[in-house]
Amino acid sequence: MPELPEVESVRRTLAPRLVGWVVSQVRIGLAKLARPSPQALTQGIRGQKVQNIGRHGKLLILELAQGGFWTIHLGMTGQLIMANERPRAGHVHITVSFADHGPRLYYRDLRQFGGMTYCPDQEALDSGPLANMGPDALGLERNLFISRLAGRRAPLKSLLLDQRVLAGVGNIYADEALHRAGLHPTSRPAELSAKQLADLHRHLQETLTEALARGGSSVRNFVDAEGRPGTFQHAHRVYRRTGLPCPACGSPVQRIVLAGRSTHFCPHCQG
DNA sequence: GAATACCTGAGC
DNA sequence: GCTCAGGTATTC
Repeated sequence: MPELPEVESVRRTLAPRLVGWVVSQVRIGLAKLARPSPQALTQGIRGQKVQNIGRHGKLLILELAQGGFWTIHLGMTGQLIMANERPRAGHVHITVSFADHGPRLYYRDLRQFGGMTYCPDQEALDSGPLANMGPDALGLERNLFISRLAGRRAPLKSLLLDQRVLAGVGNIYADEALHRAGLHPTSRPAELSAKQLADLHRHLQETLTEALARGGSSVRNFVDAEGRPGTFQHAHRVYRRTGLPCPACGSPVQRIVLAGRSTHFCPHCQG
């Protein structure tokens, strides 16, 4: 489900509780969600203190006191819930308990596209979960953003979705940022001006920041680690608004398929 | 690039 | 029944 603002919302609700806690038990109900293997994950994190919780793109990175890393990717439908009791809803695949603390960390994932990885050191992190990942989209410096897109001939939206170009943007925020910037999703950076790319940079930052301030978008079932949904879905201008009026000009929002993903845009504002 | 695969469900 | 769904990896 989650793109950068949603993952960051989870990180912010998780960190105040988990940092300093020591993993005491790991229960894995679905082996494929634990990498490199259920045994390696369990042995890697059990007995370890969570030193810090970071994020790169859509990836949560829990730094362990002994130098290893425990990464969590929520895929399309992953949820991390801190609670005293197992959530009633189904699809809880991993449960992590902590020494001297009642609340447990429950990993739910209906579609099973996410999962956890244990990396024993920085090298394993860089060559594993972070391999090929571009710079984090949030706060990405303008000139770096422009240089990563400038001259490219692929459709602009495809590049925004490509985590190798920049990390964290998914289908919602690609569509929303392009609308705000007045750029057509199939436009090609090679044919855009530096000013247009600079505008896109500004609008992308504003979109991500506003979404984060509202706790992310809950299109279907996103909740943070406290179980709270976000509210930014109410501020969406084009995403999943096919046929509804563009908030800027009133033209009906159009839907096409690009890079295999639903793509929503205003044919007038983004013409 | 597109197509396909991985999964389960919601909505029509 | 069918299409679609916030992600990503793999294969032409």
